Amino acid sequence: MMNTTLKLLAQQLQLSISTVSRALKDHPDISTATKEKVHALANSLDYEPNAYAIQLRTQSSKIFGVIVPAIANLFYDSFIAAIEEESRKNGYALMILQSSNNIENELNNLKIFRQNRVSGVFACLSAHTQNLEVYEKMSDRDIPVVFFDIVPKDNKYTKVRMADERCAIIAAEKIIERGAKRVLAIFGDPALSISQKRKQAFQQFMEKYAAKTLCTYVNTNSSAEAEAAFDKHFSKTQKFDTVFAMTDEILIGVMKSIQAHNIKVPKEIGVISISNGFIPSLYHPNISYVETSGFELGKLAFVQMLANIKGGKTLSELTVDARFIEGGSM
Amino acid sequence: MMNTTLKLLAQQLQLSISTVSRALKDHPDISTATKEKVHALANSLDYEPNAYAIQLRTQSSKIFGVIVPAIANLFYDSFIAAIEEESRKNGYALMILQSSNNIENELNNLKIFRQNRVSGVFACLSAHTQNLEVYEKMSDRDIPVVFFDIVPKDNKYTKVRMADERCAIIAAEKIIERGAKRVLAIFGDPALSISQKRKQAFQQFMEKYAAKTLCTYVNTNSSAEAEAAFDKHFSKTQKFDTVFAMTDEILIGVMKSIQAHNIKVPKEIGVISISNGFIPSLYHPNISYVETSGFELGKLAFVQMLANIKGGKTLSELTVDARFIEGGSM
DNA sequence: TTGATTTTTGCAAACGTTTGCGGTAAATTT
DNA sequence: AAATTTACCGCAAACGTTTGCAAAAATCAA
Repeated sequence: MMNTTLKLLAQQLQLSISTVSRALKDHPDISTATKEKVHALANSLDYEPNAYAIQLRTQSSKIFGVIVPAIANLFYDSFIAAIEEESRKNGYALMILQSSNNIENELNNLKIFRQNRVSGVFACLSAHTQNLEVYEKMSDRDIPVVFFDIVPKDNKYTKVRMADERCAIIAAEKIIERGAKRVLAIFGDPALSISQKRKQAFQQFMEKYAAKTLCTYVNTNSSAEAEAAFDKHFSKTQKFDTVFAMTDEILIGVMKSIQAHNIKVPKEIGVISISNGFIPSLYHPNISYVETSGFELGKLAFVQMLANIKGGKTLSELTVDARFIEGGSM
Repeated sequence: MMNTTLKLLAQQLQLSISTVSRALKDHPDISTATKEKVHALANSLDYEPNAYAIQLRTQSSKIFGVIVPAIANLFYDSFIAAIEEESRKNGYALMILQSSNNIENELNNLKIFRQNRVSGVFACLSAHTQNLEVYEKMSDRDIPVVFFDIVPKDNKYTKVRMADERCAIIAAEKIIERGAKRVLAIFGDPALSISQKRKQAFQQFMEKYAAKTLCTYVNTNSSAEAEAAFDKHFSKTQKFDTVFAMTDEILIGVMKSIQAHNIKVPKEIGVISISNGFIPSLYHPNISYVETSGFELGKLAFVQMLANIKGGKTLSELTVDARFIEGGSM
């Protein structure tokens, strides 16, 4: 079946296309009588404006692009859920592409966004992106970019991220409060700035305020590695009384080992992690964690985007603050 | 900065727009010499074809719409990841909208898809959608719809889903193999056809092949309810030796209770669930489960969509088969 | 009635492509 | 050298909107 167009409506009503167009959007120039006629026919013929024609004519697309390393990820999908919600409220739709942490994909995705003349893009850099030229290309085309989570260092970009250092410090505080003597702290991929930041902040804080506490630092790249690391260190004579997991992935590995050895939490060992809360809620007792909410980050990113679109440039780095959520594992 | 257009290229090269257009797409009518010139300038000026103009002219959009109840969901996000991957390979992009199990949202999303003249829609019905008129409207506009997971009953639609009955039966088989005497089987929202199907298949199979086995059936609507249900039934004098969880959500509740009571799996109780595998892998021992892969379902949905677009109609219900994955919980 | 307003409508260009068709010049054939 | 073919290229319409401007119709004031 043919899509009904303004032209069709105009013909059937013996009106001009412009009159129909204006009538449909309540333009004051049009008399109420014709407005009603037009609306009536439009409804009965299921008229739907052609978004492409509008976008072509108005040169603006009401679509945001989103690049994430992976959709199937607890953190990113809550981020996406947040901006989807906000976007819909504001009349925007989302185009979501995953980079799979692959630079080539990232480039391709951006190309698609450019060709679709998106109104803006939310981008999480893939793990090892160095060359930001392609993002410059977006700015050249007046397409604002809001970076989130994994963001470039340069200050000329608009970025939102978790307060990584704060997260680590809050965790360290709680560990000190607990009176921990021996701590195993497990961090993620050492090449990632997020790992570096969290580790540095954590270590510095511990050294400053709890110098006598023995801390062992480990970097791992997966749940399995984290599990193995915990296993290995736990089997030694020197038992830990507290373990810190920088991410959900790591926490998962740690908890598997804890379950396997039937270690009692928090009696035999205290557990604390950084998370959005889902994984910690799976265990009994719930794991205490420092909250990093993808959802809130999404909300923040969205207001940044809107500001960017409406009021020109807003170059700054905003962070969403962290807070401690008491489970029962400390 | 202005976007460079065919017109601009044409002016600078003293050629007609049509020649430039053809040169850019290797049309045989154009000489190699001009082709090279055109390509060169296009590159240096970062020419990107305007997708809207193309779509307006060609009346086809290279975009698929996706409706899921929630993006932040282990099953749906793996489904999305799958069709995203396939889409990109085939030159399509995805527009993803969530219904939040809200019928009004669902309608709105479909409207957005219609206005954007998407090439097709992947739709998961929101929990209580009854009226499918609006999907008819899509067909009227020659927009194919592939339903997935939660699908309409009517056979005139194209649908892909998990083999729900098979899943339940496989689980039942394994439970019988284990020699279970008393089983607690927990299912989801009784209003959902997926719950009905699984429960019915399970119950029927058990009654037929293991009539002496005592089965208790429960329906719950959340992890917390599942936890409470398990708690309640477990505290009775008659202890279960096996528990079956229809979904991840339910499994999570069950496992919290199991951890809380420090019940030994699989010695004191056997656990089996239906899942895509992520949640079962969080526990020690890994929970044995019947696999329902959102990823595979996505792949299947995509081939259905492509078939629909290329070769006209393909009205049928395809299911992705289930298989048992051995953890250590049985 | 006439002219001046006000209200209501239509014309036509523009957004950036694609594509059928027709045209010119060069190359080939007679 | 004339006739025919081939190789290139441009014209112009079309896709469905929006919108500045002009025009027509209706209303008003005198």
